[in-house]
Amino acid sequence: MLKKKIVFLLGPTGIGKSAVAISLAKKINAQIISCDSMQVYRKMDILTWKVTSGQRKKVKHHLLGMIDPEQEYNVAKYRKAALSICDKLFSKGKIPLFVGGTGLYYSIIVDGLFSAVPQDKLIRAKLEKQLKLKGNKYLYRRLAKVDSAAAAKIHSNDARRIIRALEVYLKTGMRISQLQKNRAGLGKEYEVKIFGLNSKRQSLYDAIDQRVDKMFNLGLINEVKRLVKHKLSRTAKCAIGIRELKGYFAGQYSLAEGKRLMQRASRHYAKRQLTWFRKDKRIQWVSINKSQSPTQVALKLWKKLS
RNA sequence: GCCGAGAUAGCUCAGUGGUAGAGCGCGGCCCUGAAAAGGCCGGCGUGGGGGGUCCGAUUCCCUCUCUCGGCA
Repeated sequence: MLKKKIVFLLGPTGIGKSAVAISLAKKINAQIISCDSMQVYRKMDILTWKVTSGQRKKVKHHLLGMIDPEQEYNVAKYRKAALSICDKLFSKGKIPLFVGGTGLYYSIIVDGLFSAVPQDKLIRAKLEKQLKLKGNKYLYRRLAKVDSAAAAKIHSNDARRIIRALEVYLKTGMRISQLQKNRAGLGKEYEVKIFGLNSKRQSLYDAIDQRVDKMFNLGLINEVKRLVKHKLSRTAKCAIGIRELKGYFAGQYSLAEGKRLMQRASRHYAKRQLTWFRKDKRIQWVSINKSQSPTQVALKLWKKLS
């Protein structure tokens, strides 16, 4: 029996995944599933540098712009949606091609998510309050008492992870460090191919800076102005550019400074993405440079697939 | 040409008679329901060149070079 094939195309922001993906998808009869925590949002097209409608006509894209920016989104929602699309594609004989740079979303698809313990608003609110009142060391000590293994893994300043670990314990009585061992990934019935795109650090950074410039030329300011009129969810407002432009709108600094901050944040983000992907030895890296067209890169990947 | 100020980490600068720090940048790392988020770690740098004083100078003195401001 032929294994079902799933392909991933990963890499830092600005490396040029999208165009390569479209070209590759056409060659292998695939549809694209976005693997990006911010492109799921509507009204953030320039800001998150989504593929254009023209590009979407060439190859069908999934999980792009289907959530209102007032809504929260998270890994669990993503996983559910993505896997269901995968099934649909398989039934139509199409290959799912995951494309994106959100490392956590990628790993949650490939390696699975531990048994469902959704967030609990009440418990969270209590913990957040304690955090404010007594500080992160206090919460950390609390965690260490109930789940020393988790505490050993989490830094005492990493309030977010401390709260999550405590939340899981308070809600279920079980330790997150135990639960995390139990995850089911894609398993053996699939043939999984994972590609990563990368280039010289400096050319990546140059590309990122230029892309931010282009965003401004395309009307980023107006898009974000319209966007911030909504009450953005705490996840949506994390998109790079919102915080930076809000400071400009508020008159705290110049437009040039806002742009500079955005470029810097994007570079830092790319660096963190690379750290995440680098440790994953399943990724087959393909290094690219400006002289190669997306089609040429896609051809390279295609050869590695067969 | 004269007067004044300065020359210290990639950048902006602080400080000290006992061989140097900060912020930012940059690099490395962590990551399971906020992940474009959040967290952690990393600074030997001919202290502009040369000379002098001193047990010892980046720190004081002299001189040269350069930069900036003012006057001509």
